[in-house]
Amino acid sequence: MKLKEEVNTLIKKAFAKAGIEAEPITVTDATKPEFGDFQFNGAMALAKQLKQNPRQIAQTILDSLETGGMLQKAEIAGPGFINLWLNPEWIAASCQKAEQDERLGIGKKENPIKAVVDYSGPNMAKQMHVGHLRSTIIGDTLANLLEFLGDEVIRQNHIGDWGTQFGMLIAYLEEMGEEGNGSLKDLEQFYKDAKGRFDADETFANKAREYVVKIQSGDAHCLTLWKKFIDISLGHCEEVYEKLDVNLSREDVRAESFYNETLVKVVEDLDKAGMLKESDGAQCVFLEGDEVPVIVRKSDGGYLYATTDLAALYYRANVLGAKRISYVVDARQSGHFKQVFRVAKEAGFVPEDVKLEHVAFGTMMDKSGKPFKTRDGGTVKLIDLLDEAVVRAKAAITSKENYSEAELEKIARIVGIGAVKYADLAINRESNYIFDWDKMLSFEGNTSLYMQYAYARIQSIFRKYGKEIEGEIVIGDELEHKLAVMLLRFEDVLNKAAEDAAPNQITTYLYELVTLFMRFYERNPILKEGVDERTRLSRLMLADLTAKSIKQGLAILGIQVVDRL
RNA sequence: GCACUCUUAGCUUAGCUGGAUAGAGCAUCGGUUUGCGGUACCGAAGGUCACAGGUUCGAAUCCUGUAGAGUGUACCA
Repeated sequence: MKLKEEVNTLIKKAFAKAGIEAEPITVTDATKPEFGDFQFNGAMALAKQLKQNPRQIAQTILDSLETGGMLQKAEIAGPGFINLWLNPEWIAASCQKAEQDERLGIGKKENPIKAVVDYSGPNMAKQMHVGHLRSTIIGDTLANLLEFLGDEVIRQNHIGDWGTQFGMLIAYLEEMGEEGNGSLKDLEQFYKDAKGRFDADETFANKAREYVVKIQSGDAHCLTLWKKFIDISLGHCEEVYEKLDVNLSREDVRAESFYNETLVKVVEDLDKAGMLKESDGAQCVFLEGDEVPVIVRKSDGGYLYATTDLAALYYRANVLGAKRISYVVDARQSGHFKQVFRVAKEAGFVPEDVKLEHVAFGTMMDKSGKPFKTRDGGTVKLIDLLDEAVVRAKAAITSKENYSEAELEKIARIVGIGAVKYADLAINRESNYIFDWDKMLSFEGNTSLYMQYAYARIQSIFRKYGKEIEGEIVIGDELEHKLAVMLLRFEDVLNKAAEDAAPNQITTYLYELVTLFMRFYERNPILKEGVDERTRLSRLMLADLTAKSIKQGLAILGIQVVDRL
């Protein structure tokens, strides 16, 4: 339910009825419990415009306000705040509906759009490392979220499969023969070995250079080697995606090489648009106000990533028909994207109404605030990190339940991977992220385990109850009121999170929701003796809607839940 | 040099379409239970929202400047 919008509609109607002409000012969540559920602060802003005192304006609005069964009361406070209380019966009925609905009462967009989300983008010449983690899970969350809200999401994994290093790599692959398959398991090592050969052996180096040219000119033998290399390397990535529980498949891969043939046209079109200028032998676009140009063709005739990105933008906007194109890439590339987006718009590669956004995120740091590295200063392989998460999760869930080794492994996997994802998604993506095992595997605070624990605890109530939950929700006290309103806010939160591409808004919401539930549950017993059946069922249903909301929220974050832990 | 980003409690942070006393968690101190999963809940203490101006009835939030940190800065991606 779009709760805020519904409340807003009431205010808008009141404006119309009172004959106030002003741009709509929206209600906000009440800042304090004693101020009700929502507050409208617009009267103060209107005071100057209407040349009236704000309390009087508030009174006028109030006089015209029709509650529509939704509001219980509205009061003026302070200099002209209007505090709004939702009607408990209306809340109860709305929650009832949500509880019985598969989508928890959350609607699908009326005007869905095609949205491209570009994320993960590993380099085929290297192993996936922690640097790819944030892009992969933030991007996946955004894609899940938009999809859930009804947009047609096109996931794009823009893998790096082109460049001079591949000449060296396939030359080495060829030299290794059948053995190559095995050694490709450790790409990092493979790369090092190939580089070693390249530096030590002139003949090999020449062959490597020759192979670069041959791939580019479409030599069959070299292309076969190259394809084999990409295939194996991509397989490693898929192993990571599988472990990470991320929705990226081979169909989502649209590699750099995919745009090769269109690069010439990009440059031609820029030339036609009169945007091209030669500088030191390179073809450049000089944007007004920018010191450094966007180079689209090197002096040696080669193309750059800006060219590929322009080709990709063209493809996504015109062939795929996307109206929103989101790049989930490290914040350090913000300058690059700002330029490329500008060029694409000015050259008409992308229509004006297409939203281009760089969903930037900060660097992953270790506990001491330095960039995340292994003890000897190397990059941490993502697959190792994920395996460690599962091992650590196992140690954290010393459960009273008697699990078989297989069950424990399964739960540890969900919990461990979930913890890694949640901790990352829970902070504002633009700030640097401090990676801390102890914090992420703690049961306290805004953590994945606190959510998992709450969910499992609710499931335990249901197991104990053992019957169908069919009753009527009745709002019994202040806490139930707060919990129910929080449950109804879910759609608002998801929409805002989608608009801002901000997963942490979802985690913040879930945390508030669970905290409220815990307080509610602490004070309002469900299965204890002395609770009448009617109240019991109402509370069970609130618990059920809470659990479903947790599950749905986590699902959007790409995290599964477990019934016991 | 120039550009962009950041600076909120000891630590990690939320809040940024301007609103009423800036929210949390960790750590610290104290409390709750014959406990529906206590890996929970309640409370205390802890803040010149980097600093200085400005706009406004009202600023953590918008603007300008200063300081500190980070990042980017012509043929890598």
